[in-house]
Amino acid sequence: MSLRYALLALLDAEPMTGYSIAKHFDQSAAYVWHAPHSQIYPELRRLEGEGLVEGAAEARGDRGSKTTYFLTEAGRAELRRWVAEPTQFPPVRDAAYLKATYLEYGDYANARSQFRAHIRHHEEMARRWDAHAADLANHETALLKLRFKEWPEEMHAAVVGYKVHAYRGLAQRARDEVAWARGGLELVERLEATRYGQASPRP
Amino acid sequence: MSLRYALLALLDAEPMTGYSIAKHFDQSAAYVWHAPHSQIYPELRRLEGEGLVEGAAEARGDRGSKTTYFLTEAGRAELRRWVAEPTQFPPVRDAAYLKATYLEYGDYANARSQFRAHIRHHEEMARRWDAHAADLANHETALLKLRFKEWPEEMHAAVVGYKVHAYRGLAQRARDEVAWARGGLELVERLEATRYGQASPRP
DNA sequence: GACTGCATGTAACGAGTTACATGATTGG
DNA sequence: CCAATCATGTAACTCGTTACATGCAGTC
Repeated sequence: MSLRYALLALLDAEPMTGYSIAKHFDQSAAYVWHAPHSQIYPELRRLEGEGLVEGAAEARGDRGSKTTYFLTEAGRAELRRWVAEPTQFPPVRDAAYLKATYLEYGDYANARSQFRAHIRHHEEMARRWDAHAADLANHETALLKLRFKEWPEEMHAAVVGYKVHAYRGLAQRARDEVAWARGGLELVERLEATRYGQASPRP
Repeated sequence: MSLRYALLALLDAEPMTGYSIAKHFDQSAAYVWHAPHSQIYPELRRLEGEGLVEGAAEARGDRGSKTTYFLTEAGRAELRRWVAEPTQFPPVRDAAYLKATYLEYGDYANARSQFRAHIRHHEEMARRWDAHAADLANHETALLKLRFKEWPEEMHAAVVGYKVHAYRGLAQRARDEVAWARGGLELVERLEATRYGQASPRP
């Protein structure tokens, strides 16, 4: 149910086509939410049906067309309602930790390679989130500049502050994942050092 | 696609009915994966169809029945295959961070209450995971004792070690979330201190 | 003329949520 | 006998993934 709010919040910065929204979501660093275009186009039409956004269609060639969506006053109100609403915390469902719990079903080499993949992935994530947080802090992102125009000056510190805090948090979270996986590598080391034999298969 | 492996791994410790699997998943601390019974029963039947588990049906009254499922050799092989397979990292989709990014749409009181709810939730999570990690480390969980019977003694350190590492990691992750939300409260404090006026609404 | 990027869609499927529904067993 | 717990299911729905599909615009 968060996709719609991600869309509304994006469109409040700048009216956009479904295509460019999809691009923002794809270059994952720039956004806390991911969605493929096959989800975005229908949702935009739904939002339009509810009067939360409005689409301005423009012809493109003979049959083609592109629609730039912008937020309506009702859409802005819906955004405020959502921000004020308590957030639901989804139940935990983490494939990497689930597997980490059962690494005894593989050998030490596999455990190592799982933790190394974890490190690689989250180092890359941390790099991206950090870069984005820095861009925001330096007021270097195009979207942020557009947002500033929509807000009175005394609110600019909050507009950027909340975003920087969120993206730094994501970067930190990724670094914590890296630290955890490094701990996993050390664990494998210890287990292997005290071995009676190589990770024996089940009897 | 991870639900099936959570089921297989549970059943390797102890043959169970769908009902007791659901209970394990519900008392979320004890498990890294959550699923309602409406998902579990059909999946067990699917797994049985694929020969990965086998169900022993037992009569319960005239019409009732209960089925205890246990892992087959093929199921154990599938579990090993999954553990050896590279893990996919899902794209980021975090409702709490999405909202944290847009707290300027609400007032400072709301921002505080959002961060406080975040703290409450993750403190509770940390408490549960820590408790479970401690129980595992002390070999005090019933399931772990059953698992030990299935593994040669030189593997026991690994069986418990991986699990403790995973649950401690989850506890640490929850504490990191708490720290992030506390940082959020400080941010609100700073923003409010430098205010020209209360969080002004949009022009 | 071919390739890349812009732009939009559908359809099938799998995963997860919520609600509804039924009945058995155990213990007070 | 009543409540709690054990036990199993279905149905409708939403959300998300993957693949297929089409066409325009600019440029090398």
